[in-house]
Amino acid sequence: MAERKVTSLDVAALAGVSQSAVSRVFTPGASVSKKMAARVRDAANELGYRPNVLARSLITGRSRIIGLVVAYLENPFYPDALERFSTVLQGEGYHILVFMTSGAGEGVDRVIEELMDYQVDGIITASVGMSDDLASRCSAAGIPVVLFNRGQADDRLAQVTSDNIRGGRRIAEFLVAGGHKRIAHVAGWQGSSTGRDRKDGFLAGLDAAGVMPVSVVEGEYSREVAAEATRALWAEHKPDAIFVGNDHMAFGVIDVLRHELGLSVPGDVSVVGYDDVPMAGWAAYDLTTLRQPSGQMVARTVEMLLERIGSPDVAARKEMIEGDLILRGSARVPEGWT
Amino acid sequence: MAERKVTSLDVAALAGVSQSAVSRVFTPGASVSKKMAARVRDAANELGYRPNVLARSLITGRSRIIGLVVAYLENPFYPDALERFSTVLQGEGYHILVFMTSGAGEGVDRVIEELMDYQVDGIITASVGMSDDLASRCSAAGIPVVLFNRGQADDRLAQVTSDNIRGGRRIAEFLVAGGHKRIAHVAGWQGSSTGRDRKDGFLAGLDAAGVMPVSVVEGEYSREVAAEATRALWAEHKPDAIFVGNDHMAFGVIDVLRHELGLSVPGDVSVVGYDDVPMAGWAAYDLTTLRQPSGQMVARTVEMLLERIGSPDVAARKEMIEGDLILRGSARVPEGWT
DNA sequence: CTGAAAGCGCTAACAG
DNA sequence: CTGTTAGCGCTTTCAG
Repeated sequence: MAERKVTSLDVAALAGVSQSAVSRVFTPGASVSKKMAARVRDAANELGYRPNVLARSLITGRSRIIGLVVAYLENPFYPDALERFSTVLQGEGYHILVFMTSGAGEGVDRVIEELMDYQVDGIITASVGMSDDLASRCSAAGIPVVLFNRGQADDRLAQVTSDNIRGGRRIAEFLVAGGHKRIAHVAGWQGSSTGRDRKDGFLAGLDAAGVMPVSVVEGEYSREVAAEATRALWAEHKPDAIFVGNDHMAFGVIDVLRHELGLSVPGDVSVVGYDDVPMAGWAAYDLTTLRQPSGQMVARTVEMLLERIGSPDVAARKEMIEGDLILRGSARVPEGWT
Repeated sequence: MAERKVTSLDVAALAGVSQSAVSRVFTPGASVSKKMAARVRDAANELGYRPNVLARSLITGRSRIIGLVVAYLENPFYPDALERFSTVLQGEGYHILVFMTSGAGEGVDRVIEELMDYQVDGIITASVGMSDDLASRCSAAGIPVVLFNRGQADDRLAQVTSDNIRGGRRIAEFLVAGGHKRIAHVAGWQGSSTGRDRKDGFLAGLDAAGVMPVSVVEGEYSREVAAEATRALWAEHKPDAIFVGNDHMAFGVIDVLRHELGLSVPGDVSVVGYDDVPMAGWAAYDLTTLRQPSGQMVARTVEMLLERIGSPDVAARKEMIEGDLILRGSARVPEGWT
């Protein structure tokens, strides 16, 4: 067991060629004769040789490692994205190194240092708490960063989101058209662009229809906080419709409404979420929600990242993916709504 | 932007010391004077220097990377574990490189090669599909492997599981004590030890009580398969209790029972799951289930792995963590059950 | 197209 | 305790 590591030198010896010849055979786009390639490959297979990615990266300057910075995986939107990211990137010859951050201030410094330590080729940030700080600093250090599902004012940062403002507005229109009179919003974390944009779009949509929300509260993207907010909301305002800043919170809101307050959803109150995580389609919730097409978002994120890794000085882009409102059973559907 | 990479040599120059002195300052457990350390640290901070982990690993032979092989993250038990693994390992100075595998045969070879390529120090496999094959081969190649939530006959492989046989038996006792007469089982994937053990324990428990199950079907750890199985199960056998091989499937089973078949859970049929994922505590399901203490399981897995990385020839161990039956509202509770 | 030689950035003996 | 000297395994000029 624990056999000594087999190096390109061993292969070279067995094949009776130079070590650099072996290297060439395993370097895409190097010039080697067919005969040489075959001979080396045979020897390599016989010894079970594989190039050492780490040694390679020392000289090429590329590690083929992408750092994924993520704060929490409780919201199923993120594991889903992680799975997609990993699969897509593996297809491109990259792998994901995971960096968990509590999202707190001090953690950011540590994460940045660790990202640098591993010489990651690029970074994807995919969580709420990750402040713009991290992104800007890594970017400044010359490592391409793409913000996934998170925006920011700084134009030098690449980002992929859905059109949260438009999404929020659309939900407002939907709820108003449904004849709801006492509309409330349990907002996502206001420290994040998604939380703010969805709220702003929603309020703008209500405003355009001449409707005032009965209440707007913070859910902070936390199930517990949203649940607590819902209790207070009901006690004070008895809303007949609630737009919740993401599905993850919406499940908590519905649970409180139905099981603590004994209300009917959508009979007594309509609930609309945001994301369309798989669970939203489950019969227990059957949640009407605005879909964020995670497959497309992931694909674009990876494209942008690889593009920037390839040519570091390409301009950063902000990309928005459109998502549809998915009609299910948690909210009354307006007559003739399309 | 994209400032030239700062190396230990730069730091040495600025501090007016040798390059190896710089190295020592950043090597835990090397002998340096306080003065030297301070001087070097200052210079390093000024330049923003951090040691290149990849270069280091080339010589130390340790990458401080742990490969996590995982097939799917749909079952929330796994994102939860991933988050814990990442956090715990970061605390130990390691990071997780993710390897997604479709679980299919051919994928295994590719994953193994990639694991080797990155010189991972150790491997954790945390999913259903991962065959023993992968584990044995990596183990044979001298890379420590620990199977998480998965067992295997081969004694040379380290593994951490809950006591699935005992868990299955306990659920049988619980259901029998509850007075259920028509007991069924929607089993986990029978290609996995957990799926088999839970089933075997369950059947043994029923048998000990002189009870025959009305039906035992495969759910393959898939929500859809379990849902379909439930429809057939009800049509044919009208069970009054179902033990489902994990929570993830149990949610699907409950949804079918309640929303398609119009049945009451637990009024018409009691449902018990396995895992106690966070969602099991949500009011919509309120699932009685056997808890797998993921925190403890993760902690033990990491301990075992690091121990084996430290001393490769320490004997592999199989570890079982005990979990409790968590009583909630999805199954009738026997009189005086403790 | 192939081999020889020079490092990538770092750690680990080895002298002093 | 510190500096000097070899490499870790690989890619990449540079000659041939």
